[in-house]
Amino acid sequence: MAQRRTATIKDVAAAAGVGIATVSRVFSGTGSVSAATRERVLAAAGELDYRPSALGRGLKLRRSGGIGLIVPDVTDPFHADLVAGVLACARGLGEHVIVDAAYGDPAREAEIVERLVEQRVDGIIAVPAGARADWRAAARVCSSVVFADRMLPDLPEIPAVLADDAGGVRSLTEYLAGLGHRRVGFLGGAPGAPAGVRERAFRDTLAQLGVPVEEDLVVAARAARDAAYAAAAGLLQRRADVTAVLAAGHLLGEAAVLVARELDLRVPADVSIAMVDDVSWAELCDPPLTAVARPGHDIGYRACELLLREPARRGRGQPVLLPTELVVRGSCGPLRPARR
Amino acid sequence: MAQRRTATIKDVAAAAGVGIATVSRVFSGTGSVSAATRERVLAAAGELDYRPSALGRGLKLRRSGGIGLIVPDVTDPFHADLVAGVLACARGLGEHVIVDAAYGDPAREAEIVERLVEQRVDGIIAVPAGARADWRAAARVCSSVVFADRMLPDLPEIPAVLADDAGGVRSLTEYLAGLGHRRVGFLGGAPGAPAGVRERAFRDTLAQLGVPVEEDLVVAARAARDAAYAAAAGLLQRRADVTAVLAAGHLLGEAAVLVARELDLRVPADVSIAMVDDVSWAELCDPPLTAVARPGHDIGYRACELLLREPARRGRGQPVLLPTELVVRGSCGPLRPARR
DNA sequence: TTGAAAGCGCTAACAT
DNA sequence: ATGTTAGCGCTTTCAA
Repeated sequence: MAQRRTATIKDVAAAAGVGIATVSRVFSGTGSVSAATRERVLAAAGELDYRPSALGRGLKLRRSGGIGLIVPDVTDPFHADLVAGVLACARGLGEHVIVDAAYGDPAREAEIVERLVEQRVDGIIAVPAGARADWRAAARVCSSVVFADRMLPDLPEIPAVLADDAGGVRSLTEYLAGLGHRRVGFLGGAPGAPAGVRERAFRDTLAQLGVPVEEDLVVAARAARDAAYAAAAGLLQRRADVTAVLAAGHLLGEAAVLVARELDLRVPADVSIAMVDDVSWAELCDPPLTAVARPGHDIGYRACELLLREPARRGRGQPVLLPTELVVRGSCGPLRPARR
Repeated sequence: MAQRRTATIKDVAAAAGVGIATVSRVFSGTGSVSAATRERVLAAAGELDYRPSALGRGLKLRRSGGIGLIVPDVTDPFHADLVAGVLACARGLGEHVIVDAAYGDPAREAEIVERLVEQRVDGIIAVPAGARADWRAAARVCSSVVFADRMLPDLPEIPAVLADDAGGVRSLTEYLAGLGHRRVGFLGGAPGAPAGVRERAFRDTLAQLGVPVEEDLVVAARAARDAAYAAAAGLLQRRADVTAVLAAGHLLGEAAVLVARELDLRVPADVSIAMVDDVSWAELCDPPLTAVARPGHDIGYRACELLLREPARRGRGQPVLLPTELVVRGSCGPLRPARR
């Protein structure tokens, strides 16, 4: 069978002996068609392998029926969860999802947004890298934008769905302090990064608990394996007296575990380790790592809902905050005499 | 400033005092325009925040400038790598990527394909769940399809980019046998699943080495955590005399590690464990896990290249096979007296 | 170099 | 209930 040009609505109409509007009605579910004609149309369509063109429909309707999703890295387990959540919600609403990764590069992010706008997506969900100027422009040009996991403080008008990071870090800090730890190291995000909430929560909680925070114990690292490792190594070597470390992300937690092992520190006998992000390896570690689970899937799902179903609720009000959960495993123990 | 309707090519033409064809030429890079006119057009466009509509262009050109990507699960680290590879290649070629997850469900997969065809994607890359009938139909209706990571034996006409799984399992098996192991358990994929190559490679290699394979030692599990765990537990409990287990995937490896720990088996003193897929936690394990790395990113990249750049090379010939790499860590040791 | 005009496949009035 | 028609925003001959 020769590979004919793909059939159009016109072909189907001709084959079924009806007008193109009727075919349109059948496929878009709009208007009314008699059962008999519907049958004829469907038959003709089946015969011709007809698939309505989203391009034609989109042009007419001025929307593509798809949304854009920008994450820093699809390879990161947390963001992968988030993507899955968006896909789940979008599928339910009949929208497709154009995914791209910006790797924390604002320029790249801006470029992606540009492309999405050209595609006339119905909206954009983004874990923003953080160039407020670009996003301000994007928000003006694009139908709608929802931030997920992070928000830009300069852009409070853009709705956001976040994990309750402050709460998560607080519970982690309280847990560690409750175990008796006083010198706990904090491995945090790059200085000035939006992850600043985590560090602030750490400091605040400690202060509330009457534990003085030593500047020397809170260190920041770029969101990359090597940087995380360097930060952890720096902290643990510089301050052999820390009895616990709180890693504000799974990359940092990974680094802490690796460094502790390298330094022959027993966990939790010598150092307790806890982290934000309950990724799958936390349970495989030996000992399994205590962590705060952030609902990546839900964040994605909610963000998509907010974008597509509740345009009303968007805009005004505070960001949506989703709860985290402390998962206690074996990596933290009660305070013991300082090592060394 | 009132939120005006988004500007069209006509608006720009009017504002710049030229015909729409000229604006089109400027933005599509086709034809020739004098520098002066180009400037005027660009200025007008900038003024109006004009973004050419991919919908309009797509309709005219009969292609959307995007490709579809179907994976079983974006949350799986290997598939996430694959997605990243596709994104990297697609970005370079100026195409966007519509991603969706089928979760191993052929019906869902078929539905996704349907949607992608309606979107008039320029091609589809899929890690097929495996309903040959659907894919046969899809291949007829869609411009082009490339399989990644897996292929359907019944559809040799669809080009595929795969990891050299047989080679990977062979090197793993040889490594284990070289350590002296004779009773090595094999944790494999569901019976009849495309992952059958792995099991076959295991059997063949053992046979070549003159090691008899005991049917009792090769077990299969669905690709899910619970199934994997059950399979691993079954194997290790039933045959306390196995001295090594080869897990044919990271989910199975995870299960093996967990079960071994549960059973108080020391690794590698009591059992050696090795697996296919060098996911990030392999290094975090204690001891770190020996694994075969499969090039997920490259597979995605190559698949995309094949789809978009080399339509000529498609179709004829064998699937593209990408090499794997054995990463030896500490989870495998020489044979010791049987436990128990 | 530039403009006019004819669609690309579809939906939505508007007729009938 | 069904057909006719006018675009949606763009590219591309074809003339000028």
